[in-house]
Amino acid sequence: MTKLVDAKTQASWFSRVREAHQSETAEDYVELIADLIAVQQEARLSDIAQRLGVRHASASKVLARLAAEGYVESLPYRSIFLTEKGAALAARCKARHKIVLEFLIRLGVSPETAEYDAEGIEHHISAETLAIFKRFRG
Amino acid sequence: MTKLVDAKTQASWFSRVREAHQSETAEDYVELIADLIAVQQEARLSDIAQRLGVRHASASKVLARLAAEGYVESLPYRSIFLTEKGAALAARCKARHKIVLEFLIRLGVSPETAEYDAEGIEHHISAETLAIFKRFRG
DNA sequence: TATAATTTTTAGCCTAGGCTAAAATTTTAG
DNA sequence: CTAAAATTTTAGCCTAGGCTAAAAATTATA
Ligand SMILES: [Mn+2]
Ligand SMILES: [Mn+2]
Ligand SMILES: [Mn+2]
Ligand SMILES: [Mn+2]
Repeated sequence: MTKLVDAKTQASWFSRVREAHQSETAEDYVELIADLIAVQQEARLSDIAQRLGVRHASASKVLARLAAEGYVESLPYRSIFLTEKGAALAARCKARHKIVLEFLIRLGVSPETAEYDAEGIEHHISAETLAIFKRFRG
Repeated sequence: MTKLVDAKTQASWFSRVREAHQSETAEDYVELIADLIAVQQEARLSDIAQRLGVRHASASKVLARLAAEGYVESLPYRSIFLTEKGAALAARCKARHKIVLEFLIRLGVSPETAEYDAEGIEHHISAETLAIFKRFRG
């Protein structure tokens, strides 16, 4: 290492990562809720929590925030629904997740490992990189 | 979507992402400190904070944690040094960061975008995927 | 239908990492 | 050498998202 990049430029990289982390929970929740509704006809808190690997009290608190922010709706003690806003986000995230996962597999990563990596990577992929991932063939 | 993966399996993906996020701050700090020492002979709190895009008070608090965890050392009001443990982590992270960045550029991502994406992606790349990134040619 | 089991909510606690404001210390200039 | 400027530390506040424990509501069973 002989020279450092401009400080503001470098700061903008880290800032973008922090922004991505702020959206990440909402993204993972709505994507999961959409899948649960698609397959099981409903998204119950207990299933959401179990699949996220957190306690139901934690999931309940996050869902309260997502409801306040207009991503989900529910009646007390009933299952969770996506708003239009939530469904749109879920669709985008699901498409992005699939592109990242399939890219890794085409690259030669084992499907098991690809699942682990994709779950984190998906939130840090720019539109430019995503387009390249999408096009990529072996 | 017609079927969901096993719940425990899916939960393990999310758990791994949460684990990665717990190490992320330490990784970015030690890598940056190593670079500052390499280029400017010392890592000052004000430079660290500026390059991370956070206030110096925030960086100071994080550095106190990293010192408690044995990654860095410093005397009050003096510059920051890496312990052996911190330097080893920095070296690993720097190598990984470079592999991810250069992979993205070889893939065809513009260097500017690649910098943004690499800063987040690097923390979510398994050893298996990293090895594949390293080997990849155009 | 009453009771037991399950599910969801709520309360309260914790840590990480943002922030501002102000105090303490070091460094620079006059 | 002293006063001003810059840097670092500290205090106190905030939000997100983990946790446990317990209360409340729903659902299943006897
Ligand atoms: Mn994810
Ligand atoms: Mn990073
Ligand atoms: Mn890095
Ligand atoms: Mn991340």
